[in-house]
Amino acid sequence: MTTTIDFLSHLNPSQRQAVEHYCGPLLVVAGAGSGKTRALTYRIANLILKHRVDPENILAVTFTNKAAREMKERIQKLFAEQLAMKEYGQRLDLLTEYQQMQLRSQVYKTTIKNLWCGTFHSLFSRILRFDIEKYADEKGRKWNRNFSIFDESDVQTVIKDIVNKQLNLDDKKFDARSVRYAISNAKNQGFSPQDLEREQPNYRGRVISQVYSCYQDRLAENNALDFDDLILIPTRLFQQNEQVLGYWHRKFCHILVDEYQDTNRTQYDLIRLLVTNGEDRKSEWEWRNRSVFVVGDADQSIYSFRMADFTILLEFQNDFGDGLPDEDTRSMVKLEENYRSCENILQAANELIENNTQRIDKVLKPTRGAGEQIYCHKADNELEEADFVINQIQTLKHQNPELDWGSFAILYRTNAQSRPFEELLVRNQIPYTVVGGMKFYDRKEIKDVIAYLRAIANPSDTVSLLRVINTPRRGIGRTTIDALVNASQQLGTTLWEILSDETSVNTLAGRATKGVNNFAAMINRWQEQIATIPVTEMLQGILEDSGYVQDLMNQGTDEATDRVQNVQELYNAALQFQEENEDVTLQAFLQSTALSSDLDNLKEGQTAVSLMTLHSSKGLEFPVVFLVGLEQGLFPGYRSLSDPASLEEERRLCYVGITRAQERLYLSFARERRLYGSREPAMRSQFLDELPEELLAQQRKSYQTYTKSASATRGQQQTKQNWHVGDRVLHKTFGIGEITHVFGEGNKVSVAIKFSSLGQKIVDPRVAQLQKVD
DNA sequence: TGTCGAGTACTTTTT
DNA sequence: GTACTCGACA
Repeated sequence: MTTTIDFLSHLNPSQRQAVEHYCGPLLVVAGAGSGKTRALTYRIANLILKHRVDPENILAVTFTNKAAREMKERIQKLFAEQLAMKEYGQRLDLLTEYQQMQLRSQVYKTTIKNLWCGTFHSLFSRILRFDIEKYADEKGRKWNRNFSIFDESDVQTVIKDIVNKQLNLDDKKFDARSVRYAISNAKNQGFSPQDLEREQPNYRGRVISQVYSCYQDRLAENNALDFDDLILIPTRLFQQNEQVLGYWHRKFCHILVDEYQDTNRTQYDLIRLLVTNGEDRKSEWEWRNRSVFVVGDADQSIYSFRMADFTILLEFQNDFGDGLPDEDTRSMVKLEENYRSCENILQAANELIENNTQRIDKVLKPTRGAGEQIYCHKADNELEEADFVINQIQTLKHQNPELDWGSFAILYRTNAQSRPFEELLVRNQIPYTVVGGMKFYDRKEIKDVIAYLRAIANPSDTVSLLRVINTPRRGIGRTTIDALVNASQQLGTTLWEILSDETSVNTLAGRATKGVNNFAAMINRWQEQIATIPVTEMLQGILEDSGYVQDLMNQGTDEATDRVQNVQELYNAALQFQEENEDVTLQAFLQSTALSSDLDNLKEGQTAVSLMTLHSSKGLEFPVVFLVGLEQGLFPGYRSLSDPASLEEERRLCYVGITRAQERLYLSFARERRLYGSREPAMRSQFLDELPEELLAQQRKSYQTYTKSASATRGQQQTKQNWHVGDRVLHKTFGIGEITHVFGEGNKVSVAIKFSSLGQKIVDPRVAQLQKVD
């Protein structure tokens, strides 16, 4: 047996310390591009190879499925390489394709398959499928292992219904969005409805707590959980049941958490429970054969809107570590050497983030050359901005044959910004992919088909049943549905219990009786086969049986054809799922669809320009990055301008964007942008001014001067500042506007300014403290 | 029961 | 400017 673990030799001392860490706590502060994923994967490999840790005893938590998949792939490759040396005395890539495949599949079976590596949501949803039946909440609500996972739109539907119909609240004051947000926040802090009421005893707090409680009732009735429950319920279960906690605590000896700065309170509680077995006294913790290893970078914390709390990372040293100062500590290591970006880019990133107050001091140290200057482009409007970017891409690609389309990324603050870029990419026939926006699983037809499967897997899932009971049309209308739902509510049973009882249907359904009974019989037929036939077969069967695809084909429109193709795509996804997974039950498939995101489809080495939000770009890297829309109010966003904490988060977001670039970085902003159909003037982002000037190659472009109206020409005067029609000015209280008229002259001058939101106002420039802006 | 039109809200970011 | 929702009408 080869015991030389040669893969350790490529590491720098800090990386090596991280990778060789065996037991006890360790915080790895990993700057962007410092080999974080490498540290994680190598450490796992080292645990297994050198310390003989059973993969089953390792829990590795990531924030995206993509990160999890990548990690598993890299570990698999490492092991295959080891095995190649051992069995053939040769490098893996020198073996035949068949031998390589053999080794990989062997590694998969013995190691990768047994690793618990995934997102918080997928791992704990898996744990819940073991243990949720042992849980009851404070009101005695219970769930079973076939639970559905409600997505955001399911949740919205339920909450709307509670607000409008059940509690008859004023939906202006309690709109579903903000109520949903409040409930989610509560859950992410570990609050029950009662806790929430105690925390916010005012009217609004009390009402929201009431909605929250009704919402939990609905979830329980549907045997469903939302995203937040997948974290909160395991936490509660671990708190209330020592045996359950003890089991998982003993199992997961080595816990690794990636992107630790993005954990929220509940996720932290969960990790802490598993590490400490619920024991609060630090002296009682047993580190002999266990560890907690977290990797993160407070400067890349960009999810506080989702209740992520990077102070959790800052507190790791006191929570788990030795709490010693940086020079002496054994429980923290910093990875500061950056292997990704050229020096200019790193310097820009470092200087920008220096403007933040809340952080661990850390600089990215360059290991590559200075590289190209950063280029900043000032565009007339969003169309010209797109024009510049696409032009630049074509030029660069032409001049640098080593670049392919996949080398370019266009990053923006909001999804809505993608459109002008897409239009130009299409017009120039450049291949591209947009990450985010409309997710595959959010499409109507996909949600319909998934709803069939959910109703079969979990008959209590009334939301799904109602979605498909008349899709395609079976002549089951509003009246019938209302009668059935009403009856189930009166009896305190699920809708399915009514539907599946012919006698009840016969009395309630009137003209639609036959349709309802056929529908119920069909669902029932598939339920009976749930354990015996594979997911693909069930999917195929239900698509035919329900007439769903036939209905689409009958419509014959382009849109319908598109939808049929998407349904086919879902079938392919199921097929792939079956090939790649151990657990191929319908429940497992539904879980994977509920927790998958668009980002997961972004394939490595794909030759298309990538368009995505800055949030989606975290963890990725590209030779050439365009960071667009750098305007006050857009990036940093409007809401953060008045709030220092969220302004710092925007700055971190900018930092993330900059550090995605390997060789070239382009920044751009527009002086005017179209938003909701109207043109809005814009001002360059403050972040641009925080970057070192000497690194920026700024383009100076002359713009056509506005044609001056008669009144403007007349109004030239010799005061300190001259005002012209067309000037864009910043008003202390009204913000940015454009001068439309200049009245009078000399000391009696006054100007009319058009503000985008406030309309036109006439002000005295000497009083109003106007400032010209670019 | 289904279709069509007017009216409204929307743009933060995602598992 | 668009996409979605809701109500009136056939």
